Amino acid sequence: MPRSATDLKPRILAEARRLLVAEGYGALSTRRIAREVGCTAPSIYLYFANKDTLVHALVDEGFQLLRAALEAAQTHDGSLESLCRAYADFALANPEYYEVMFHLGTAELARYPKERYREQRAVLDLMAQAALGPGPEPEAALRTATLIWSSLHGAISLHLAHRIDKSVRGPELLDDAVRVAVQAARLEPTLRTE
Amino acid sequence: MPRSATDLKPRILAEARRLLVAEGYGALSTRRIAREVGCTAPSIYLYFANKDTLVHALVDEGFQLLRAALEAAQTHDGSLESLCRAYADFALANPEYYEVMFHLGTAELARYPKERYREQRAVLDLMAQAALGPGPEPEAALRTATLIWSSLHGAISLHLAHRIDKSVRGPELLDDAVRVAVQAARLEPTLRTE
DNA sequence: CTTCCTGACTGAACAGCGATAACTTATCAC
DNA sequence: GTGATAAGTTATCGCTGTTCAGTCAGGAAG
Repeated sequence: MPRSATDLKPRILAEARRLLVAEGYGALSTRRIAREVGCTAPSIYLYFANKDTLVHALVDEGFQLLRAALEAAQTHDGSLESLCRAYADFALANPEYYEVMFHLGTAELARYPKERYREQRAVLDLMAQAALGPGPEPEAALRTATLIWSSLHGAISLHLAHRIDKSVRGPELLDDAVRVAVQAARLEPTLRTE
Repeated sequence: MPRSATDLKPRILAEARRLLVAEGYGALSTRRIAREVGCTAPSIYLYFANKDTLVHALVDEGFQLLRAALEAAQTHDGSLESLCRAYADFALANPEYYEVMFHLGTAELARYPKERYREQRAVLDLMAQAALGPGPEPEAALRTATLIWSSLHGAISLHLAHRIDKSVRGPELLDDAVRVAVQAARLEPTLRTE
């Protein structure tokens, strides 16, 4: 094999993505990726410091996808409700990405560097803008956006983990959660002063 | 050692609980438990079919604790708000239990038998009763309770995973989430018909 | 008192995991 | 040609959950 003609790094990343989407986070092992790509496990460490940084690359991809989905919803119909729907749709359409972004054990999640939460922040900014319009006090906007986000995340989280009673229809719960999130944004000023 | 004087099963469970609370889910390995208890790893399999069933015993303990906390709040002050607060307080006071109950990867969570979600249901019933009073249509009650629960869970979840921007004070977010949950219960009938 | 059985427990092992160190090999610059 | 460099390998470490064959103590039966 010539020096770098194999272009291993993108192939490793692509295979990791494929495995994550096709078989879930549990199937993501360095040895499995290597076998599938056609190299050996240590070769992965030539391009990624450890497994975490490889997973974090996938997390970043997830945030990019989420952001693109929200931006599309924003330009198409800037309402907060459609933004919330886009968020929920992303999670349901890409549950493996959503898992790796939010559903790993707290210890594993904590290893994702805080510095990189700007992607996440950008997502929140879109929420805040849709909820409150452009240019309110940024702190209040962030607080409102976080509240909306947490409301959505709760319903999505329980739904993806199959923790919703089957007599409660999942999609309807998500619809309700979106409505609650929208209401939360309207109520938020009164919540504070009450 | 005499036959069963060691009473290994409760000691294994106690050590698993201790390890979970003291060092988190990541420290829960069969070998570690065995070493700490003073037996060998295979001995664990004499009393638990596999690691899952051992973890599930801890999950059950968590649900029991949560239920006790909610029942205490119910008898003390039956308001929905105080119930929500009790839920949030439980999660913050027992983050390791909460993690094992809700924050493992979806694959691991899915292994918890659905049949056992009755503990979870009992918790929801308490929520529903506080929100709507005794004896409404059970389906609507469950739906409302689930909505409240998901709203709380979202905020708690993000808070425990350190995914809340530090400019948003965690306790305040939880306060807001409780208020949103309470509002959600009031709005729920209008949400449906709107 | 001896034999046998049963049940608790262990030691060794298997396959897989993330990760590292030392080695080989292929390519390039000089 | 020769040496440097970077890519990739083999071998290994310590860890994981789990299994299996074997050991050993205690009670029952003869």
